[in-house]
Amino acid sequence: MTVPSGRRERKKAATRQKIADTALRLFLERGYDAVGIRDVAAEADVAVTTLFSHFASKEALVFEQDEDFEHRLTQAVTDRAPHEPLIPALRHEVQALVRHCTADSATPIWRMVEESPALREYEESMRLRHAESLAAAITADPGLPQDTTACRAIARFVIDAYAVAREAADPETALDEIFRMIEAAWAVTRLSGTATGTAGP
Amino acid sequence: MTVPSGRRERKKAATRQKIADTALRLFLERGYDAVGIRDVAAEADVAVTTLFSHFASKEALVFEQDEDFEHRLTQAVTDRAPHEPLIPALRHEVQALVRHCTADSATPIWRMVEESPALREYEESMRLRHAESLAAAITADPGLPQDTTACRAIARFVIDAYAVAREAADPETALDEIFRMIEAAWAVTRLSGTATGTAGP
DNA sequence: TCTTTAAAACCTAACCGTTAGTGTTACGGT
DNA sequence: ACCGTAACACTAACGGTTAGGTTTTAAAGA
Repeated sequence: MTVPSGRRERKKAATRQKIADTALRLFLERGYDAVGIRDVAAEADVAVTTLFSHFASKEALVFEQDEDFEHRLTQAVTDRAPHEPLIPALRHEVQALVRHCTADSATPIWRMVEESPALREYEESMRLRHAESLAAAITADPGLPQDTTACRAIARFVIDAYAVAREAADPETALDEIFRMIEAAWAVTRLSGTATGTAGP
Repeated sequence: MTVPSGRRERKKAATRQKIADTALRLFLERGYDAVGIRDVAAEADVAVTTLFSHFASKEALVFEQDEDFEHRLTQAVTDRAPHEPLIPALRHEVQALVRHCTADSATPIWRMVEESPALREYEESMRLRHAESLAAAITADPGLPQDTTACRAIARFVIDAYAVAREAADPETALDEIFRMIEAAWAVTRLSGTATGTAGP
């Protein structure tokens, strides 16, 4: 049982952070492919098995904040005020994420990602997970009459918006445009399923 | 010059096909993870290096027709009659692909894919490639006034349609619904240059 | 026909991410 | 003070993938 409150947790977190920091530093210094897992472990002064008990794969070392993204997205759905419309809430959150990723401090990392097929692939599978979590959150919202298919589609569209905008020359404008498209796509799902007038806006 | 007319091409294709057939058979018999590359090579009676000169990875053995899909999608854009609208042409092609993948003969393969994280990840990165090819084809169409961002977004939406519909309980109906959403999303991109207000209901 | 060229296939041996198996340490609860 | 267990360590291996260099074989020119 026991809330493991204390030193153990702190030490574990410190170890994890040290591994992540060391890895990122080495990757940026020498290139992702030129640095082996054994190098990272040695430099962070931990065993290889310890490294893998904190991170599921070499690529996961780069996308350390993965789960934050996921939580923020689903919370944008679940934590919004009653009757607050879905799409603008998502737009707001995605905009924050895009801003975070296009900040100057992040550009070396994204350049590294673009240059490594393994990292690009990993990022894509990450986004699939995010889309699925988001779809689950949207589907679970009792205030939305849409069916599962529409929710799953919209969830993917939102993740696409993030991906496309992040790579666009002008991310803010691109995001605006794509969310206009998403808004239109979402609107038509209201009309099709039920002839029942769920009263207008 | 070289029109390497004949035998060499045929033999190469035969070798490739033999490897692919053997691999698929072994995977279905014993399970994807339980079969090693060395097993496939031995059973197909080729060297491991030969196998990798035909297929870039173990996962590629399963998605042998990858490139056909890609060509058919881009051709659906480039080969359509003048003034034929884009979205219905894409809908038609995606519907054919979905039918192909949900055929009874294909179900064991997709079950295998669903059970293997490596295969799911590979499929996702495949779809990213398809979306990028499709985006390039759409952007290059001189008859379409839309900007690059809208084209890239729509390309991803179309690939999403395929992915979501394939997994839906009723793929045909799901595809109809998602393409209604895509049609709406595409329609609003035409308006943005001139007017900012959204049309009434 | 004979020779030349180069693609295709071969073999060996390794590289590197990842995991299993098996201790060892030290924190936290009792 | 003592026990259970979470965190970490070490070795050795497994499996996909690649580098190196050699042999076969189809295709084209002499």
